[in-house]
Amino acid sequence: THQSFGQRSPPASGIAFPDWAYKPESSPGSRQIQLWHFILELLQKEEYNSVIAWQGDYGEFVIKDPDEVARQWGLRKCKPHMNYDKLSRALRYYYNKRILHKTKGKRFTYKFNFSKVVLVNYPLLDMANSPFFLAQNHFNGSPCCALTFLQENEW
DNA sequence: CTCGGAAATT
DNA sequence: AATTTCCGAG
Repeated sequence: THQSFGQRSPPASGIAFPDWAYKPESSPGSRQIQLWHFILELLQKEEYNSVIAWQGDYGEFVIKDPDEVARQWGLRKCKPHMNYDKLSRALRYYYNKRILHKTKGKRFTYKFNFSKVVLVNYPLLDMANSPFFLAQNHFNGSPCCALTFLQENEW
């Protein structure tokens, strides 16, 4: 199966997302970047290591500076009043979608369900043991990879 | 802080 | 549909 990759990839991240990873034009959901796209994007950037970073188990990350992550998210979505309270509510909506879950007992710590993630270039790859290699090694600079979470009616 | 309902927004 | 906003409960 071939995927078409839009030219509206996230800025400077080197990550390309397939067209369908974005929502259609105006109505449902808007085509703006999804929060989890954004989180992965920040996790990619060395310069944000003191703000958000992979830590602990595979797929687990810690938001070291909640206010800054919220500020950046607000900047991206043009929501100047964004804060961690609201951003975290959005993250909690991912629990039922199986995109994320909370690492209980660890403050500001969440974990991606990489079993649900798909690396578009390597659709058959078992993500169980490769989320990191994907996130930390293959993305650096080269716009060769795309990933998304398996949704109900996709694939 | 974390969770999840409810209503509003885009 | 995916948040954003607001908020009471644990």
